[in-house]
Amino acid sequence: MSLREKKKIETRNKIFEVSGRLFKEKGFENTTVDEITKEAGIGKGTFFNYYPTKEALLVDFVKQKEELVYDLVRNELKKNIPVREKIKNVLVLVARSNEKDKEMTRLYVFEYLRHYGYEERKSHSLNLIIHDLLEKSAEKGEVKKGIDIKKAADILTATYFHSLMEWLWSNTDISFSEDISGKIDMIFDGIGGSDLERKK
Amino acid sequence: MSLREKKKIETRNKIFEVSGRLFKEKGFENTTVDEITKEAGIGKGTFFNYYPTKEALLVDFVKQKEELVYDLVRNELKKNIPVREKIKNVLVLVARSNEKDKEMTRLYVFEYLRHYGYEERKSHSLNLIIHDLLEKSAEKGEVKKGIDIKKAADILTATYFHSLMEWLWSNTDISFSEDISGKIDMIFDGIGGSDLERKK
DNA sequence: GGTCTTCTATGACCATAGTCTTATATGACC
DNA sequence: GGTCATATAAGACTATGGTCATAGAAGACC
Repeated sequence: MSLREKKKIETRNKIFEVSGRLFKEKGFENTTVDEITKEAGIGKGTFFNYYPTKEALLVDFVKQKEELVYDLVRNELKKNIPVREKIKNVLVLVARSNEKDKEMTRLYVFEYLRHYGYEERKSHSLNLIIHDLLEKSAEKGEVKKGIDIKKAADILTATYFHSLMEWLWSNTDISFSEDISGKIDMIFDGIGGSDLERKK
Repeated sequence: MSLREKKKIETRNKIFEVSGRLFKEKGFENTTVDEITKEAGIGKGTFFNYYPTKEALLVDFVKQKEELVYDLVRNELKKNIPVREKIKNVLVLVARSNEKDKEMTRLYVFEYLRHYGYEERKSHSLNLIIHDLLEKSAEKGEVKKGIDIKKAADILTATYFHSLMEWLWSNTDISFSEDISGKIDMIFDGIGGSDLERKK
């Protein structure tokens, strides 16, 4: 590795480390780019050579966090259990990981939404995972025949995010992971009454 | 009405009118508060006497739009048809209204999320409407007995918003109102296979 | 080890949202 | 209709994210 490359990595790490500390200490909004660069011992312009905006830092923080969770998720995916349970477990895992750092999650969800779609509209990775699980289990009859898998995956993903947001902005300490679990069951079983009930 | 009150209303209207025109002409981001105040013939400070932030303007625009839709919605609510249809129709109505002005909807959704929960966490009015509909129809057997109505309403609302966002940030011109319609059916019927199917 | 090219760092500079102090217009009261 | 209190207007000023032209460091080539 060339000296140039080494220095680049060093600078990037320094920015990442310093800003992480400052965000924890005083929050994202209350930390200025000036402070970060002063503390990191670099010029202000240098910061923007590494991150196009202050918000772009959040993406890195989340990537770091995601790596940890996805190890657990991959592990869960290997298990031989019904899809419904598997989806539940995966979402609960991710939920738990988010529960660990409410502010960072809030910032990121927000940032994610802001840039949602400016890039090449890859779906959220959770949606992909769920889509995949549903597809594989469709053959086993765990999912209704002839159903539109994409729509089903969307409903599950939507419910996950909605619960996440409900939790993120609530002050009460309701458990996000428990909430999502119950909702998944409802989605599988349906909320409509049977014809039998309706005729009563 | 005193002269003071009259002038206040006049100023507010002027700001509203001018900014609406400028946003349409050049987009929200590309319009500065300076421009708005220059064009409206008021001082910059005055603007902030009426709206705490530039974004606060969006709330007023959406209120205006909502008033139009809610007339239609109220009308729909009176009809004597199955809940499933009613919910579908209401969501499609709101969806259609959003389809009319994609940029404004996008800006507002974003702004709504930013301040989500800073206020007194009243649920989104759509959620309330759906919750209400489900509750009333629970007795008729149109909804499964003993189901958690709040969770059910959440799933429907979540799905609505997810479809909305999917549409908002997509470039393709898929119809948002059609998409949501199909998803509502799935939520009522459930996506899980029957025990019978599973045993095959 | 000198020279030339290219990549990186730098901070003065710019744009713009939002604040704050001061001036002015309005209305209440005599 | 004069005087005082108060609501509102105003715009100079501040804070901060982001740009850009220039200087300097690293590497390539002889």
